[in-house]
Amino acid sequence: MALIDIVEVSRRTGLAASTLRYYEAIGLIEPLGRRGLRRTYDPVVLDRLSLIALGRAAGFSLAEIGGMLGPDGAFRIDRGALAARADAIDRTIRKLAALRDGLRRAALCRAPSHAACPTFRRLRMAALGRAARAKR
Amino acid sequence: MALIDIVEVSRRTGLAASTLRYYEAIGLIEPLGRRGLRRTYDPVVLDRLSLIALGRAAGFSLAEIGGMLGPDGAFRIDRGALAARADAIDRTIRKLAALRDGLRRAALCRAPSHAACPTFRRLRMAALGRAARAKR
DNA sequence: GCTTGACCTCAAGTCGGCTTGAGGTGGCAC
DNA sequence: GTGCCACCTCAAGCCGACTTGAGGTCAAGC
Repeated sequence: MALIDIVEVSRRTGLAASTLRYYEAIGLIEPLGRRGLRRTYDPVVLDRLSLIALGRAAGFSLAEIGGMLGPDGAFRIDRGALAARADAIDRTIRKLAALRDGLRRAALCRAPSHAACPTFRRLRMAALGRAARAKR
Repeated sequence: MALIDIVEVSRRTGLAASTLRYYEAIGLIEPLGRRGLRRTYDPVVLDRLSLIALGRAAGFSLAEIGGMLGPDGAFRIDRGALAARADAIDRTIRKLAALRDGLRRAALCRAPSHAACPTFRRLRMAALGRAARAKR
């Protein structure tokens, strides 16, 4: 299949060329060669980059993503890890949902100020509690 | 009411003393005075800190939170802003939920590799699409 | 009254994920 | 064959939210 250059990869993925070079520097992707100075890639890199984008969206760091990508270009993702990450996202969602509901109630609350609103007070205390637990 | 010192504030909020000093440096809180070198605070600072923690949990930056805290120690939060933030959180939740469901399906998928799994493929493409749109 | 040790100040460092800037070079159009 | 421009390299900078380190100081205990 025809090689594509870095400009084309950038265009098709929406990632800046500097980002692609950065990903290369940290070992996430690799060009096949050069045309002049210009990096050229196997189009398969687009799959790899889509996987990286997915990982980022799921909250993995680039280092973690690196650990999931085989050096050969193949993906090797533990299905268990996927499920675990889905569960982690689910926990995040539940926290955010509670927060959203609290904010909505606080927005409707008739207490004279947010300081006096009981719902808001509970929310605040819960937030501090999380901060305190996070410390340990 | 009895003043409390920075150690006590740290203990009750779970925030490191260095964090409290940092918050002071950026104008979020202010000690009432000193006992020796040691900062002392009106216990009202605990309310203020709980509000800051809540703001952080809701995804506000410290700068944004600073804009919501009256210089006098009173909160002044626009109910509209609360509702808007609740909506933003809701949008985040929906994106995460889609991601979670996709990851779960991918974890169960029987395709020989993730590269071949259609669900996984759709997920990846969606992630790249978001990246591309984020660029503009 | 002197040690101790917890707080203090101020500057600098950290982390993740990139971007930016200065100065270099190769292919392509003319 | 030569100019130009877009890519290149490498180092440094940036952002947010803190933490860390070196060196200073004060209250309290012995």
